[in-house]
Amino acid sequence: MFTLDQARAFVAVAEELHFGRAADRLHMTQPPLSRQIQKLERALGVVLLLRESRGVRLTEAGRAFLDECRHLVTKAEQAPRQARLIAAGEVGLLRLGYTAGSAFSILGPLVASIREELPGVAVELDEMVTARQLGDLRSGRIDIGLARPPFDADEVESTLLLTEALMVAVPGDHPLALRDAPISSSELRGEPLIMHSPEQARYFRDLVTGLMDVRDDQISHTSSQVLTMVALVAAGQGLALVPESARRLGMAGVNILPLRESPVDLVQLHAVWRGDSTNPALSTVLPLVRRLGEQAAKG
Amino acid sequence: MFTLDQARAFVAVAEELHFGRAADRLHMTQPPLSRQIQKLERALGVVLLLRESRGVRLTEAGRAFLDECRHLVTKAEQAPRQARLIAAGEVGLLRLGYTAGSAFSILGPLVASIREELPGVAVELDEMVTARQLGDLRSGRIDIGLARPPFDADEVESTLLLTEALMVAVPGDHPLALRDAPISSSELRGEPLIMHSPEQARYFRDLVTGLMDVRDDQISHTSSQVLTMVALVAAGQGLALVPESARRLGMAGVNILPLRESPVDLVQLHAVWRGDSTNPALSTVLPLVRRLGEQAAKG
DNA sequence: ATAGCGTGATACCTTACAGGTATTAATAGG
DNA sequence: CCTATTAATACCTGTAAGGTATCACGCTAT
Repeated sequence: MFTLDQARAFVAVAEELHFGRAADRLHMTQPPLSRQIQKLERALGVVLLLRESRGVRLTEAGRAFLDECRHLVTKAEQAPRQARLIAAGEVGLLRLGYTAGSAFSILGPLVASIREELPGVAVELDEMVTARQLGDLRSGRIDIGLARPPFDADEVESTLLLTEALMVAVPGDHPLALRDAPISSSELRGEPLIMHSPEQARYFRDLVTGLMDVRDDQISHTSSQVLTMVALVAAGQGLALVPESARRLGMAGVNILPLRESPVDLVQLHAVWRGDSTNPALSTVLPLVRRLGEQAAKG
Repeated sequence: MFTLDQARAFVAVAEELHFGRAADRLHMTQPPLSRQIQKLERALGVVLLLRESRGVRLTEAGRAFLDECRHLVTKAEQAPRQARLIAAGEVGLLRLGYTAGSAFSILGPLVASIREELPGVAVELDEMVTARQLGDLRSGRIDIGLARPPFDADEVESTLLLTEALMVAVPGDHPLALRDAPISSSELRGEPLIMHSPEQARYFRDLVTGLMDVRDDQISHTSSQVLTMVALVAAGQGLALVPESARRLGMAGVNILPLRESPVDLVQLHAVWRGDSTNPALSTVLPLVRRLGEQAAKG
C-alpha cells in the first residue's frame, strides 16, 4: 500500500509537473522525492507520470489518481479539525430529556441559548417523566435531563434551575375564581380535586399531600400531565394544584391563584447529568445551564 | 499529521475495543500499537480512547474520528484499483471525432461494440470535418477520428475502416429516376449539380472531379454535408454525387443510383489516431476498431 | 486481605527506511 | 559538440517503526 505522504508528494509533482519544484514545495530535496514516486508507482503497479527530458507529463491513470489523492489529502486534513471541535464540545449532539412541565418554563430559554451561544451543538429533545430520565441517563440514552427531585447523588450530579410556587387552578365560574387574597388550603376541603398520578408524578403528589389533607373521595381524576389537569379544571371537573408556570398555558376559563400555604420556592426543577459522561458537548453546555439557574434564582 | 497506518490501527482498536485483539488483527504486537495510538492522539491533540482496566471505550471525538478514518482507509484502498483499471484501459474516456458522413455507416456499430465489449470506456462524440479532426488529434482534444484521407503518416496512424461506391442522388420525378442500369457520367452533362464544398469537403470534391467533368455553370449549390445535399436533391435543386451510405438516410423523393464510373471502393473512411497517445483507453479500443475494419472489408 | 489474571504502558533493542549530499545519465538547444 | 536542464542512482546517516521483556494497575475470587 501507499502512504499519505506519498499521496501528498504525488499531488505536488502532478501539479508542478517538475520534480525539483515539487521537492521545494514539500521542503525536501529532489532525489528522495523521485524515489517516493517510484515506490508509489511500484506499489500501485501503474505508471502515473511520463518522465521527459523537459519535465513530466501525467498519464491517464495519473490524472485519475491525482483526483483521488487530492480528496484523500484534504479529507485527512479535515478529520483532525473535526475531531478537535467535537472534543472541545463546540460541535456535537446533546440528548436532552425533559418533563412536560419544564416545557412551559425553562426548556425554551435553555434550548434558545444553546442554539445561540453554541451553534455547533445539536440538541435532541425527548419528553419523559423524571423516573425515565434517570434510567436513560444511567444507560446513556440521554446526556442531561430536566427533572424533579429527589436524585441519588451517587449516580448523578444536578443543579437547581428553577423554583416556583404551587398554585390553585380554579374554573372561571367557581366562587373562588374572583378571590383577590391567596386561597387557604382549608377552603379546598370538600372541593373535587384533580390529583397527580402517584407513580408518574410522585413528586407533585408528595408536595400536595405534604401541604394539605386530601381525602380519597375528594379525588375526581388523577393525571401525570399538568396540561391534562388544567384542561380538566377548564371542563369543570374540579380544582387542581399546579406549578405557577402553568399560567403560561393561557388556558381560557381557568384562573390560577396563589395558595397561602405554598412557599414561593416549593416546586423545584433541576438539571441532572452523569458526572462521568464522556460527551464533551455536555461539559460545554453545563456552564450555560448553571448560569440559567442563577439568573432564575435572582430574577 | 497522522499516517494511514495510524488510521488503520485506530479503526482496528476502535472496532475491537481491545489493544491485544486489534494488534493480532493488524499482524503486529500490542506495545507498538499502543504507541501508535498514543502518537495519533498527540498529533490530533484529542483523546480518542478511554483506557479502562477491562478494555477500551471510545470518546465522542473518537467516534467521529472513527468514521473519518474508515472513509479514509476505504478510499485509500479504492484509489489504486481505479488507477489500475484506467491504466489497463478498461475504464476511461475515449474522445472520438467523426465526419457527418460516417454517422450513417460505421459510427453506430463502432460505438455499440465499444459499449458492449468495453463497458467501462465512456465515448465522447464530436462531429467535425476531417481537417478539424487532424488538428484536434494533434492538440490532444480528441483521441481518435473517423475521417477521409489523406493523412500525414508522420503525424498520425490510421487504418481503413470502410469503402463504398460513389452514387448519384436523383429526384424521384427525374427521367433518370426509373433507370435500372447504372448511370453513366456522360448522362449527367448539363444536369444541375449540388457539389461538395472545396474547403470543408475537399476529399469528395476531388473524387468527383477526378471521375467526371463538372462545368462551373452546372453547379447549383455547394455544401459540406451529405444530409444537406440529399435534402437539396429532394427539393429538386439538382443531382448530387454521394456515398452509398447516404441510402440509409431514407430520404423520401430521392433515388440513389449506381454510377458506372465509380469503383465500389472509391470512397474511403479511416480511423486516425496519434501513435504516441497516452490514453490507455485508445490502446484497448484499437483492436476492436481494426476488427471492425476487417469485417467491413470481407462483408 | 491478597494472590492471580487480564490489560495497557514502558524500557530497551534492532533494523528498515526516510531524507540528505554527491554524482551520473539522458536529452534538448545553441 | 558542448552546455544546461532535469530525473535517476549511489551512498550515508538518523529517526522511528516494530519486536521482546517487563511493569503497573485494577478487578475478581478465594
